[in-house]
Amino acid sequence: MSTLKLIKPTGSELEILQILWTKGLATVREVHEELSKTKDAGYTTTLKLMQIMNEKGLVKRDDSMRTHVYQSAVNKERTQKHLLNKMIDSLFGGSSTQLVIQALGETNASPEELEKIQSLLNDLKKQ
Amino acid sequence: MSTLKLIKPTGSELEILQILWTKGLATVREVHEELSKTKDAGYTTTLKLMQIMNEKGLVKRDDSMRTHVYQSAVNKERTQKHLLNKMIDSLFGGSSTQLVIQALGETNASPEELEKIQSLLNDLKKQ
DNA sequence: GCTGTCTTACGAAATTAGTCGTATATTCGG
DNA sequence: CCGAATATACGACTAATTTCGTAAGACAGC
Repeated sequence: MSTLKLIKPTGSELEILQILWTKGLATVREVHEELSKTKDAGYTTTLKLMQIMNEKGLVKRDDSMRTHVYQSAVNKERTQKHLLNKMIDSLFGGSSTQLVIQALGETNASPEELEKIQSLLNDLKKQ
Repeated sequence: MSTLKLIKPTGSELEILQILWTKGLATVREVHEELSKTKDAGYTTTLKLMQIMNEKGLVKRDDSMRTHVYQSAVNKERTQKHLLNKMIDSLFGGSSTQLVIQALGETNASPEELEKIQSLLNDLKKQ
């Protein structure tokens, strides 16, 4: 079992990871284009961030070509879970239930999604 | 109506806020004692943080005594909600449902808590 | 009234995150 | 072959956060 390192992406790194999770593979240029839709930073800034993420092991890259191709090196669900747990600890006093309750108050879930949640809830009740 | 400023406590500030939310009123010494259980920093570090939080308006203090008494100046639920929404955006692509599903996977809720969740869920279904 | 302890205040170092300028290399169209 | 466009590398600068050393005032016990 992989002794998974402490995943602690910063805010900017998370934005890039999200793009990579969606695209699978992407160049710096592509990531930068995508980022530009919501924020305003130079190309070399994005480049630098991705280089640092590479050093940290947050992304992998294929640099056999002149234009390097990046992909995420961290699992999306695991990263979500990890950060979620941190938030549960730091903001909800360790109670995941409290978080669920708050989040349900925010939700705009479709009937299908509500059913999925119901199904999970049923599983938990059985235990 | 208070044009509520952007609440953006840092990690350390959040730790302190949590203590204040629990205790209601507390001196720097008390907060520091509590913090010491989980982290390792000097007394003046805690003091400084709380002074800065006071300047930012995150906490209020009564300095009519030699030993100042602090309390949170921000609402717990509102702060939780705010940060939760940020996490939904930055980590779950805006889908609160995804977050709920992940969080339910983490939960160790009691039967009573499960019922509370069920009740919320029922409300959502009716809409 | 001294002394040791506790307090706040404050400045500044250390750390981390994010930003970008510039140098240099590669590629491609003409 | 030349120049424009595009790529990476890298150092440096800013800003925010966290850390702590030190000073100075208050207070309690002797």
